Amino acid sequence: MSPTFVHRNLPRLLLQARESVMAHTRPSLREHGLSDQQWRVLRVLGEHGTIETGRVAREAFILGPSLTGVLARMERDGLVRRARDAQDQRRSVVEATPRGLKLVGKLSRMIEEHYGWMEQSLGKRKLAELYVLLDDVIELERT
Amino acid sequence: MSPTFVHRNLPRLLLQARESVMAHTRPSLREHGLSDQQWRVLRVLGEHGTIETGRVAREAFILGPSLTGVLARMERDGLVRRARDAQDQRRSVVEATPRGLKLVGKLSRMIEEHYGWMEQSLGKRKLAELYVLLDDVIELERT
DNA sequence: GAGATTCATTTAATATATTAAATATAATAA
DNA sequence: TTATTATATTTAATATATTAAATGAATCTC
Repeated sequence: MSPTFVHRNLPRLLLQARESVMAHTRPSLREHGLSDQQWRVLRVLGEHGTIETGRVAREAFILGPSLTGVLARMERDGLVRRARDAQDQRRSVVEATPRGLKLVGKLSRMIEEHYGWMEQSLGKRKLAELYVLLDDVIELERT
Repeated sequence: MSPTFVHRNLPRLLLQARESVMAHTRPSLREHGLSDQQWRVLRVLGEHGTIETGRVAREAFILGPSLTGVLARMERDGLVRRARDAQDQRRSVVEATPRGLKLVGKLSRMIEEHYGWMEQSLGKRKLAELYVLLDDVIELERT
């Protein structure tokens, strides 16, 4: 007979774990005037160069209406440039400005160091296991 | 020689996993007119009865200034009642109304079923492992 | 090729998050 | 006791989340 399984409020645990991880990197983002969302967007732009905003939304996990405002403020702050897609006028594309790219580089190195620290303090094995389990949970949605 | 370790954007994975889990329960919350935050608050009140708002903030993982608004709207909607703490006039206490408590009961049962479903589709072992790993990650913050 | 339909993004309205500053009360020190 | 300091909550200002509706452009159908 299996023992009673204790549920732990999984959404809250996931939220707490996320906060715990970001607690180490967030101060650096703020020092450079970036919100969490702005950093996610910038990181996507650093990986892809010029890219459709729809794709940015999916990869940065930001809903369309939120992204509209985020990009507007980033453009205001000289981090990105927007333009209509020439082929499909419904779409719009974004790219990071030189200043934005410089920030991506600097902060990416900082984040890498943070992963190194996590590997050490948590252990590579546990980190790898966590990745797998999270993938499994994410897969559940498609069930 | 260990192979190069591939980092996976842990904060994003945790966010995605959370969304994946909540995707199943959120519709029910919305049907009853509850936001995610309101549900977290209600759940805490269901567990503790009358309780200080500061403690609600900690347990529901909501910052003070946000909680002020959340509780105001919940009071407006007849889900909770607020009052000043008699001993310490700085503090304030909250409790769920009968209507709020009824909602907690109904939705708690729904959530329990959801955990049952997760145990089945993901497996009890994996779920238990995930809890442990998340606890470890959360512990990192205190390092 | 005009009209219906689909698709990408934005606007609008309300709720929540975030950070700093203000307020009010309690506890403490001089 | 009075001034100081600490604590709990709220207000304020700005950013983001959420849902529905609107806009504008492409595609499809007849």
